[in-house]
Amino acid sequence: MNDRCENCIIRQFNSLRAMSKEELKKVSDSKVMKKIKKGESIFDEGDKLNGVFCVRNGVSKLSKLSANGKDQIVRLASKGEVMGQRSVIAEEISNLSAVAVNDMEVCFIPKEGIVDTLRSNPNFTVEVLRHMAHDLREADDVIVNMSQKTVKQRVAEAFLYLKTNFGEDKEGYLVVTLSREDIANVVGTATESCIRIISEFKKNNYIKTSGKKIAVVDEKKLRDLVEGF
Amino acid sequence: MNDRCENCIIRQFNSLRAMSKEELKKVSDSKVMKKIKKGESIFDEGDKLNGVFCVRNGVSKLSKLSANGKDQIVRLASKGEVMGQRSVIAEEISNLSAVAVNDMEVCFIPKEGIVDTLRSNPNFTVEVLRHMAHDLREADDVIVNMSQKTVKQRVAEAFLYLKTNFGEDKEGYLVVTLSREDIANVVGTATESCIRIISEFKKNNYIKTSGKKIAVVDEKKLRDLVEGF
DNA sequence: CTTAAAACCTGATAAAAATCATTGTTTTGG
DNA sequence: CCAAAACAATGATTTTTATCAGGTTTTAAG
Repeated sequence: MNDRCENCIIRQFNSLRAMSKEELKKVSDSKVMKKIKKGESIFDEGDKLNGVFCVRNGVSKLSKLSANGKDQIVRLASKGEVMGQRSVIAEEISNLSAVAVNDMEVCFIPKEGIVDTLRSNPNFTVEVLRHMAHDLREADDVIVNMSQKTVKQRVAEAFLYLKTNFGEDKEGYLVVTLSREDIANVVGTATESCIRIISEFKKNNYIKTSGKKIAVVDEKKLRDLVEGF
Repeated sequence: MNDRCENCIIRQFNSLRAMSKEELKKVSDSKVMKKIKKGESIFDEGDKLNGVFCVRNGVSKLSKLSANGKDQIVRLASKGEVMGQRSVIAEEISNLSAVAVNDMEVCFIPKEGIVDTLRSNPNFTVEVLRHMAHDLREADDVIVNMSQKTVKQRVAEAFLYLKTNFGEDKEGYLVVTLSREDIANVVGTATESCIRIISEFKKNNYIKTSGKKIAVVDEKKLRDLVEGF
């Protein structure tokens, strides 16, 4: 089962042509596969990371603990995404912790393979740089959303985000099933407030639920809400 | 007056040794100096940037307009800082607009000089990448602050930020003088709420004011407040 | 299957923040 | 220097959000 896990790196760093065959092989050979159970942590805030983790299966939440004891989920990572690259590149301890939302398979890629390629292959580095510039732009957008949008708008946005980025099953339910608490932690609000808004959305037929599963029913209405009517 | 403006690039990209003499000369030769009056814009959201701007004098606010018509200030750039590098590197239109907070001098550096060096000099690129990884980490922190801290805590933090990053004059007043509205837009709150908190801080002797100027009087109290008592 | 724990939901209330309205105070340009 | 404009301040009110307290449902382990 030692199949194409280097794909994660390639996709994440958006540079299929930028890594040479030998570099790819080296990365591929040095990787280690790990199984992580739902709720288990992959790494914690403050850890020194000796490599990056690439998601093969399942979803992980990347979060940061705030002073008041609440977790803020900064990003969700699913198949093909890489976690920990910022810490490795900046040579800083991790500012985030990664916890499995459901059962996962990840592969660990020691930093040497990556750092060497960064040092020797400018094309690869430029691609990584470009990817990171893009991430930084998205972070700006999140900052604006957090400070200028209401909780209701942010919850609506979260559902749209989950739909576009992780998709829905045959019945239209979101593939990624988060607890109400996790949704609240993505949005940056109290769990009760989040639940109340979900109830309201259900009443308005913007969404429907089945157990923990949530389906977007009226995407347009949600989108209008986000834009502010 | 064609003095060491390449310093901006060097400092920002944190790579004095990473650019060769010839590369530095090329960048230095191609730059153009501009004077910007207080309130004037340097570039706008949606602009295609053909280079980066490096601040020689004065301060610029980098902000993004939200759907409700309010500006969110994402970053302040002062002497030695570079603006627009993300857009240039990611080859995306600008997601931010840059407006002068006071009279400024900036120099414009066409993107060719930078892009060429990125392509040919891996050390330079790695340094830029490292800088950007660091910025991204800071963006994560801002996201957590925005969603988990109260407006009061964020205002306190803003003053501490202005003090540490831009310094104070002989009388202890912050060097960067922002309007109340600008402070509100940094913090992501309504101007009136911001003014109320400033009044409260004054009453408590955490800060003092003289016209628009603000001085931090009790740094410890402000810091305690940010940490949540 | 049963039962405890965890997750979900709702109401009541309090706290935080936004909005609207008005007035006083600087700045600034003619 | 003066008037207009921009900015700062404060009160009153409403809206939004958090918190507390109590339920119900779901999940998972034995």
